[in-house]
Amino acid sequence: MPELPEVETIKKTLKRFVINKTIADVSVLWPNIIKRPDDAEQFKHLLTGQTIYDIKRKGKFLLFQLDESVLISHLRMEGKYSVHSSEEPMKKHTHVIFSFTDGEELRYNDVRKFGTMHVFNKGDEFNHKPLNQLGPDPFDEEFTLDYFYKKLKKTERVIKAVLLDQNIVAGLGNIYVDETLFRANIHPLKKASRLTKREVKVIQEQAIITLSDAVGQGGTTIRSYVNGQGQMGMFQQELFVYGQENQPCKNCGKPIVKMKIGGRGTHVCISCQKFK
DNA sequence: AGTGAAACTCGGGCGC
DNA sequence: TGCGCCCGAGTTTCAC
Repeated sequence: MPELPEVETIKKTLKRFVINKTIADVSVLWPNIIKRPDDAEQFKHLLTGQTIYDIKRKGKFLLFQLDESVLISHLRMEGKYSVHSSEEPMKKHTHVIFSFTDGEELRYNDVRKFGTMHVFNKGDEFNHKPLNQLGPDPFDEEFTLDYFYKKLKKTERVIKAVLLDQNIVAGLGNIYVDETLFRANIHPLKKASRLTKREVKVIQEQAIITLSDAVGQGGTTIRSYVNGQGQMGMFQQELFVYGQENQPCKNCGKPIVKMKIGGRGTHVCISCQKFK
């Protein structure tokens, strides 16, 4: 389940392999992945001949910077990229193949087929979905305490739901929201508008620290998730609550409880994380 | 307009 | 072994 740290790790890994490669051909084996342009054939024609000169990240999105276009890719739960020689046999669940002029291939593999790809003319990508409504990255300068506090003040939602909202802050998913709230000693069901400025500051700081730590560890490996080189992240060793149901809290020893909040599995130490 | 719930994209994994 | 149901990220749609 790639969230910001995993996507950042994939970006770094991929950059080593695909920068300055020119797309000679594109095969779309599962057209529903392609959301823009409408038609997979157009997608192929649009990208063929262009060179990838950079890869950026915004929230959980990868942005492949091409000569004339930007390819925006979201991995959702299980999307993966890998680079192969064209000789190598295709793995199961490979849905999109970018063949380069040098005989290498960038392959997109996705068991659940939930991932998405959009192509825009360069510069136009922030005027349309899926990027136009996206909030700042936690690492962005715009993610100030004032901005965050104002956003939290004017919503009636619980803090867990707000942190998952990519329009407020982009990049946190289920794992890092649970970890951030544990580290901040805040209960996920607490109403966002009832948090003090001091509590909001702690959440903001812990979100940034948690994500930076995870980036440093190459992300979290849950089930079969691996980065673009087939390597696993190591951050799962530092998880306090996510996936720790019934395990003793590393702070107080009481068992971690799993509950459902906003339809999402939520891990919490009900002793350490307070409503009040 | 804001919110929460449900639908939607799917196949693996589970229970029976 | 096999069938059917549940799960899940995040966006979209719908109802209130």
